Amino acid sequence: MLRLQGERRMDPVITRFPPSPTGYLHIGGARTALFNWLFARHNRGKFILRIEDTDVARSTEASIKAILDAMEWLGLGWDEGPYFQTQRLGFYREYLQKLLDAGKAYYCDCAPDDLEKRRQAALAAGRKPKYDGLCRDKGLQYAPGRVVRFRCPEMGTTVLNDLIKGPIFFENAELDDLVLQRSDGMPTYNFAVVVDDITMNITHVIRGDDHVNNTPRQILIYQALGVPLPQFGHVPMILGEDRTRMSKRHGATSVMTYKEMGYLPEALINYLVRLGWSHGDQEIFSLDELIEKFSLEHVGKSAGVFNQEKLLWVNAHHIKDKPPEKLVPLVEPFLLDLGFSRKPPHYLSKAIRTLQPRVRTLTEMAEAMRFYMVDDVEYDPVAAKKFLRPNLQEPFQRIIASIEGLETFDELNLEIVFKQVADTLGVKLGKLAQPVRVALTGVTVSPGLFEIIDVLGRETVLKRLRRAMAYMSAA
RNA sequence: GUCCCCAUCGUCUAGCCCGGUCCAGGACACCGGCCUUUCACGCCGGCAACACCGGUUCAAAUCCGGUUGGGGACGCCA
Repeated sequence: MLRLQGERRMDPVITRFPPSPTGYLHIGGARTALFNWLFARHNRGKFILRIEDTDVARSTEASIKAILDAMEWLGLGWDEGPYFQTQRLGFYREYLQKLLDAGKAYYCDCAPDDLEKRRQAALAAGRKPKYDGLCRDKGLQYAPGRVVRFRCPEMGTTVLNDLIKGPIFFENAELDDLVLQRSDGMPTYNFAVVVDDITMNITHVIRGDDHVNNTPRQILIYQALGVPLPQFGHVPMILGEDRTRMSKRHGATSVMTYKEMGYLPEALINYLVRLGWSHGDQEIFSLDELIEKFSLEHVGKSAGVFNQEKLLWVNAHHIKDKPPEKLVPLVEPFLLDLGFSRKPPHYLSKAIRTLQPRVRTLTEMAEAMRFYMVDDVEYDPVAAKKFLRPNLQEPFQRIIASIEGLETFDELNLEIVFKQVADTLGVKLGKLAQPVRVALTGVTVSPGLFEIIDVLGRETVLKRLRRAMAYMSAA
């Protein structure tokens, strides 16, 4: 066995991500997928996508699509698949027969509610609620409605040499005769995973911590089948603020919700990978860097709390890093959502550049772009009252005249013009800047004045300044 | 109840395997300051942790044992 494991290590790495299509792709699943993907990419191996749809009642087409969409958005491409377990029933039947023939599995006709009663009774008596082995030696043959159970060794110890957690020991006596095939002929999770991982030549099973207790059962099945084990690595779970398993009550858990909230996939990935994995003190990683640096050795053992604030910071960072022209198609949908009409990409790109250091999400970006998008800005009442005062008509007139006469309309010359006007008037630039800002944006907070003017263009700027003057005289 | 896992600032973490260089480093958040036409960004500074008890050792965040706390699993779900 040791020798076989040694040989296996030399094989090309093959990992897989096996979601069950019973809902959207959530944050925890995404991180598991990411770790598997990174591990495969880092080792120049293969990453397989497998849909575990043996729970026919709960699996849906919509979920499959939602999961695939999310994987695609994250950029986690797969090399094989998606495979569907419901299309691989032949494999499970074949392996099940091997177990049956070897006497390592048996038919059982215990009724579900009967089983439940016995479980409750065991629990009440302070015992472990495991299958009591009633049908174990009945020698039952196939009959419709009967399940097949695994004959679990009653003695001995099973060792899981976890890549992340180290060796973990389980007493076989703690385990029970789990169901391998349901009464409807479908394989159960624990059996299907093993058969799939064997037949797909999976070398590394990287999955959530919550599967640790399933692993000894699976190892026992591998052993009963006489095949070598893959390597197992159990990554710690992601917890909510209250340190319990993350769920909807902790806020958004669906990957696609983060897309809708204006997060960049590279930011979500960056955040998720750092939640449980580290590379010294580094916080920001590009995808290529992650592929190069990722390793299971630096995955921590303890569960981590999902922190929105930090995600926001990581997202802000990636927004700043991205070339504005690449951001254009990404913010456009958000702009449209707000009801703004389309603008040329070149214009959008310049506008975006001024806001990159000031926003944390694409949603914030779109909202902050309002004054770049509308024809006439709406004045914030408080801002207008404070800054658009009648005594500013004269300065505004001067600014308008200077801008009209400007030969080269750019940031540098604009700054010179404003400083000149301020000097002549004997006031500080700030005295002029805020009113102009309100005139141009309607609010008191915005990117630098000269960048705004540069983006907006002479026509629009003059129009807005004149409109502000009209407002002042009316006040 | 039983089994399994985990335990460094509020949060994510470095350090732990190979004890001394750690009166514990980085990041988020928070609080000051600088920069400045506003707001951000950026920069500088501050607050803040080795869960507890015992053992081993000249020396323990690091090794060992226990306690406590937290999480997970006990399905004809995955």
